[in-house]
Amino acid sequence: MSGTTAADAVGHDELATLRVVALDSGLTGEVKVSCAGLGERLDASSQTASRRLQRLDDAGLLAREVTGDGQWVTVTDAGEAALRREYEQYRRIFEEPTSVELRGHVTSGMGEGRHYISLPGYMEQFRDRLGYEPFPGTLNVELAEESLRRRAGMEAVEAVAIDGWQDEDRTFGPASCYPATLVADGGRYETVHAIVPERTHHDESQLELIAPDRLRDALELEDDEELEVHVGA
Amino acid sequence: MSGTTAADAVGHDELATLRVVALDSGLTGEVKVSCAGLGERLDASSQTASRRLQRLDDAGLLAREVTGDGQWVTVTDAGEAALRREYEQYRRIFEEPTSVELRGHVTSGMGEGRHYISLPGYMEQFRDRLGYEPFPGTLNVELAEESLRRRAGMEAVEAVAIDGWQDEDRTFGPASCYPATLVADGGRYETVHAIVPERTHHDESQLELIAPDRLRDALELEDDEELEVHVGA
DNA sequence: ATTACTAATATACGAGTAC
DNA sequence: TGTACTCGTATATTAGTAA
Repeated sequence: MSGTTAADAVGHDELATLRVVALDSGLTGEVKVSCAGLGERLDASSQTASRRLQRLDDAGLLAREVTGDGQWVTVTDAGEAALRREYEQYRRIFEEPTSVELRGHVTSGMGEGRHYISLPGYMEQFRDRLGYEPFPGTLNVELAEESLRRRAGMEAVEAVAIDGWQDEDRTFGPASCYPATLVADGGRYETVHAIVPERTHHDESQLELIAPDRLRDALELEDDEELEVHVGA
Repeated sequence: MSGTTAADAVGHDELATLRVVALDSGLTGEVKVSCAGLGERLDASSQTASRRLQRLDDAGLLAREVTGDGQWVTVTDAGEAALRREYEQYRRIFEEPTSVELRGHVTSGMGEGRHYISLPGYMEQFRDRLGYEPFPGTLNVELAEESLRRRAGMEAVEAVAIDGWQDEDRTFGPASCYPATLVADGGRYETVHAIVPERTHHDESQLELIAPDRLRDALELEDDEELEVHVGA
């Protein structure tokens, strides 16, 4: 699996507690809870509810303000990311598997995307919407000829939208992140996204991949190595 | 909360185990797993993986065939239902507040729901949770065929829960009330709720509507008149 | 009313082992 | 290899209590 973020520090019981909070407060709002009430919904004692909230707090998945007669809690960005990771798993189970199988080979160009990926305006969205913080660089895949046509099928795959933004100097365009699985000789890597800039005229023959780890290392990839990219799977 | 099905008998750790199995086998297929491999994916020992599979099996959420060199497992219908319950919660957290547009026509059957609606155990809850005291009868809508499939999308709509209760003679089950708008030739009626019994096997092709007024009068409805029901709007 | 501590008890875990 | 026992130990839970 990989991915040792703060979310792994809490167990499934804590995550279920966070989910109940999110159901009540939404992802951005705050809600007043009492340990007794929360415990009842969780089928546990108020002490257990209290402890779970503390652990969620310690792990940074939840922010609390304890008052005399209860506490206001909000789900943090890290908490939202943790929940989204779970959500994406369930989606993979229940959603129609509209997947597009593409073939190609590793090509150079680890450099160009790197700069953009690591910009905070993008990185924040990756963390919140993809559920992980990508390695600051892209793996570029040069698509085989027969895959160029199939590439159009990617539009049927549900993508995660990344919004455009701007700083003082310039604007940065929006993009779409298509969930994908990368298959190489060295093994499979499940949590990959193909990132496609929305507006700019990019090279249709290349696919840029991001992932929690440096894919070249994780799969021991060599230059020009043949790959399969299962977009939407 | 209640809902004491077999699924509640297992903890969140077991459900997470079931999820991993579903990710590999799909909802219908079977997959060969080893406790050692499963334990690694779950960040636990093989003994723990073994115990979790046993408990899932005991709870009827998973079917196993243990062979000499591993075991084939499949997610049962009850297991799928348990996972779907989780999934629906995540959808409510992450999905946009959806509305489902259903079409159908007025049908008779004003009678059956009438008795239940007017029972004080329900009527009190309607007053408190829906904000009005419904006319003591339901408008039954026979759904058009294309709307039958869309009906499943209603589960993503946030409903008002009506608790079950009992008197000396019998028990009355819980139900869900989905906020809806009714559109007919005679006009629109905004404050409608589609009431769906929770447990009992009810007719999926019919939708029972309650509202502060008698809908037949308020919208001057005729038998078999075509209607639109916007659930969640 | 709350939250959260302490301490007794129940449960879960994993090493070792049998088959 | 595999599953699934037993059993000593670690962790989680909850009643009681303090603030």
